Amino acid sequence: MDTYAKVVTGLKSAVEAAMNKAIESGALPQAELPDFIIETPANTARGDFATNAAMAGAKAFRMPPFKIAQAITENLDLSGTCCERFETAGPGFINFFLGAEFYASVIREILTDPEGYGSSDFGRGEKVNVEFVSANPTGPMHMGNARGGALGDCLAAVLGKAGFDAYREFYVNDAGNQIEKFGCSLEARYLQIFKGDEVEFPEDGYQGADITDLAREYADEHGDALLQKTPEERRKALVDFALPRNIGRMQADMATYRINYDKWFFESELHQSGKVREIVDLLTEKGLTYEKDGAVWYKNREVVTEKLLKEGKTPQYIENLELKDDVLIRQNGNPTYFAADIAYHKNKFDRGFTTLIDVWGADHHGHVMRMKGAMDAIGCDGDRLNVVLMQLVKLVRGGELVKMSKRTGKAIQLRDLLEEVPVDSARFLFNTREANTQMDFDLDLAVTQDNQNPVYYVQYAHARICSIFKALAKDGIIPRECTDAELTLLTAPEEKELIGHLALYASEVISAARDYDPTKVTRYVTQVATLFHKFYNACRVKGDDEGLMQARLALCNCTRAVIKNVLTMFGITCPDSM
RNA sequence: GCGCCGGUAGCUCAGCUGGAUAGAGUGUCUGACUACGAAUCAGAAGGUCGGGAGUUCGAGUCUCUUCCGGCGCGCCA
Repeated sequence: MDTYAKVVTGLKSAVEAAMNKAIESGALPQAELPDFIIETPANTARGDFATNAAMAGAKAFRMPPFKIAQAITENLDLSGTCCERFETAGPGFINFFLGAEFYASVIREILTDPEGYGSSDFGRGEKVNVEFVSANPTGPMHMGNARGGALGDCLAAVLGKAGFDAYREFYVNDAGNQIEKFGCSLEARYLQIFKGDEVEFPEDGYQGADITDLAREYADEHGDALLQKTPEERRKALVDFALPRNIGRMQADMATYRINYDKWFFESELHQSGKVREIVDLLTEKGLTYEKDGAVWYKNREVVTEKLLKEGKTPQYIENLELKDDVLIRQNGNPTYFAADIAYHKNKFDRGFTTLIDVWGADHHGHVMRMKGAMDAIGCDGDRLNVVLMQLVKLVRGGELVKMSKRTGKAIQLRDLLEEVPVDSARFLFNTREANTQMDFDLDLAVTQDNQNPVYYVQYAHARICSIFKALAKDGIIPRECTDAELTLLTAPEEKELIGHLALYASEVISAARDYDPTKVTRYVTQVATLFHKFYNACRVKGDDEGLMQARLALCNCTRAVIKNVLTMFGITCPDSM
């Protein structure tokens, strides 16, 4: 357990012990102990920690909070909590003030294992599958994929740091309807090359220039041989040519973006191995399918209604949703995306993952409830499937909404972004806004390499620390291990605040992992940089007092370690000089 | 029509299972380098937390209602 967590649990049990003692002595009436929390006050001048125990106990003890606080503090023993004193304030808060041993302890903890610092066993090694981006391979990736990539990858990183066994996965929809559409579109473009524009382009085909380019590339390599083939053979040849290229490009783009998947899972495997059919059979066995209009339907309405009733929703609420059943096998005999998706998620559970996380665009939110319901229906627990919904990204340049790329005149793609914006900047900025909020991505900001850009603000703090060590080394000053007495010289408010924040790292990571929200860690490390800069301006490292100088060097070293720890985890570089 | 997500400083956003005087960044204004990196820091100004009602010791946070914006309600994925 890290130093910070020790203090919190220590204080909690100290307060509980005090309440029990107060009950024994009669200062408090017999009652069950209330639920209360140890928190950090909004205004840290009030104390390093605070508890609401007295207010929370007002009902149970039937006493005014202030009296309860008095009864608690009269019986309070702080030994072993790293806190040296307390006071009561306001309506009944009890505030605690840390002693010097805390700060020394945090510094020792970080320096003992800088790279492992912040790790915890919160996840207990549980296998978690994080599926993200999963872009359609029929075309290039877009801005939403850029956001999903940064969020998903960093979420997996945070989970790993918090003690989960996190696994990154990309689901490739290389089968089904959209592949047929892909084939028809390619075919039309191919035929147009040889027969001109009178060849009709399918109304619902993919209009993008990438399709035309792929058809041309095929024609350049293989000529007009496909003109003699049947449409089926022609489309298959074109898809077999184009799909691997698109997938290869996606893989290359993800690699450029510093995302390394553990697995690229191909939907086609589920169809070939009969797993999709098995799902339909399984649901049929459970009486959850029926035939209508030549198609096989899944009783979504029935399953989801039951699920919502269990969650306490009213029949009226459920009625308003106008739940509908879903097709599993189309009239033409082809399974739907939904059928394959059920098979895919079952496959993930079958591979031993106990928790699944899907990062989806918010436009898929209508799919969430029926997927969870389907998981319940096939005997997997739908609550073990968690969907992080991501709102849309709007590109902004010069305060104006950017819809098209200036260069290509088409919608901006992930690749355009990566050509224009440094990867460090993109990964960081996409992690400054929670998934669930609409986001404006400021291209001007992302490109600027100055103080405006938060990623450089953080990197600058790191480089500045490196520079201090270099400058002092020139004067023959080398950092060494500090004694406890030396570390207790770190008493300036800026020093204490910085150390106090460094101490929060593990709990921030746990909080981010619990909420599936890596953006908390981005804000955390930005705050580390801020507090360091404040410290730097207030406290000179180089000085006449050798002990204090060494203690400050140790603090610099800790700060550098934590910044590097976070940035490395997030796949962002951490230069020694800029 | 129904549902999901959002509405907090001029702008972009935090605010942890309800807690103390609602916070950052940016922008505006004013200061700080002959000292470890000024890509930094200090200070000022800026708010009916979209509106209304309720729950209680206490509401930005919970409930209801209403307005505004985004999205979803396919034999698409």
